Amino acid sequence: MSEPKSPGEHRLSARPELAGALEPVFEQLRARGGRITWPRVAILEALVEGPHHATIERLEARLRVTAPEVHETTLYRTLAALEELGVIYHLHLGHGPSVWHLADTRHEHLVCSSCGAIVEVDPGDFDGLRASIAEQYGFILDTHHFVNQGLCAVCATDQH
Amino acid sequence: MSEPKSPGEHRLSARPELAGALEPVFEQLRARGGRITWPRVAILEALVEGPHHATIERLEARLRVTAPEVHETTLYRTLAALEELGVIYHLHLGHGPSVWHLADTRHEHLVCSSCGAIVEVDPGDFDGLRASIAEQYGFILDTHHFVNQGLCAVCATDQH
DNA sequence: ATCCCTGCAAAATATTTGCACTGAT
DNA sequence: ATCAGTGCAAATATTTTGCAGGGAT
Repeated sequence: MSEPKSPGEHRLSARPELAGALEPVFEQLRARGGRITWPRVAILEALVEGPHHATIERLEARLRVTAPEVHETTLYRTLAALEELGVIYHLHLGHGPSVWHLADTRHEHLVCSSCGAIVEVDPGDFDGLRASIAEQYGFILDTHHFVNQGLCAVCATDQH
Repeated sequence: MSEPKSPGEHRLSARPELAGALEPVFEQLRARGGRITWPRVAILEALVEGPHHATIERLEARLRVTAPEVHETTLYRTLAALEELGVIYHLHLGHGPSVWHLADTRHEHLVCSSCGAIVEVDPGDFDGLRASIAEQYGFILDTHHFVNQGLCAVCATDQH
């Protein structure tokens, strides 16, 4: 092995432009006693590039290209560890597999049950509902984990 | 076998008081060309007795008692077939396994992410949100499939 | 009599765990 | 030097599928 692969040196070499987006994550990770390893860098890269809402499957496919040496098990364990640390989170878009996000890009989701389209909406839209539910039931909605299914504008029009 | 087990004769023998709730389902099933079999009767019985929101696991446990001869495979296939026919439906309460309902008992759900409590709420509470989302995004929310996570009144108080 | 539904076995998927080694700090 | 993180193998859990027989209509 002529090439040392210390993350400290090679970090983000595949996508230097992502360094900006990930640096805060690394800092937070380090601050909490986490270690910056090559697999973690590769996984976080896979998470921030391309469309977010990355499924495990999508991340695996991406890693097969960018870092085939990263084992599937590591992906599961790393996602769980990073979520535990609060730097990423996952949610379920109704049925189907869960999707993963960087924790700094939370938003509300609408999922089209017909075509699968994901519409991101203004969190403020939910304020009224949140207040009403809190008042009537004492239930504090966590709208970040909301998954709202229905028909997107296109599919609604097609079916009317 | 001295005991014939034709569903037509022995239907609901275990829980005759459930006949009323299930008769419309059987009619609908028959009307669509479906057949009333003993496993289906047992599965529907398991579905309507006890708390609804039945998970596959719960149904299996119940069937192990009431109809141990019903194979797990049959449970999956039957649930899928009955959903196809529109007499039952399932939804996902956030993470965890999906739950199954009779189609005639739809309601909105709030799921406590801390203790797992399920709060059923007035569908009218969502009217404002539904209108707002439709207006702004052209997205038709299907509030039956809504899964709303958060903290129930008890857990919210404990954590405050 | 037809063919939908079922049981059984086996396969396919998805996720988790034990263990010893490696490498980030 | 420590111990968190990893690879690998195997175990678990969950759901699906092929096929032949049985029963509801």
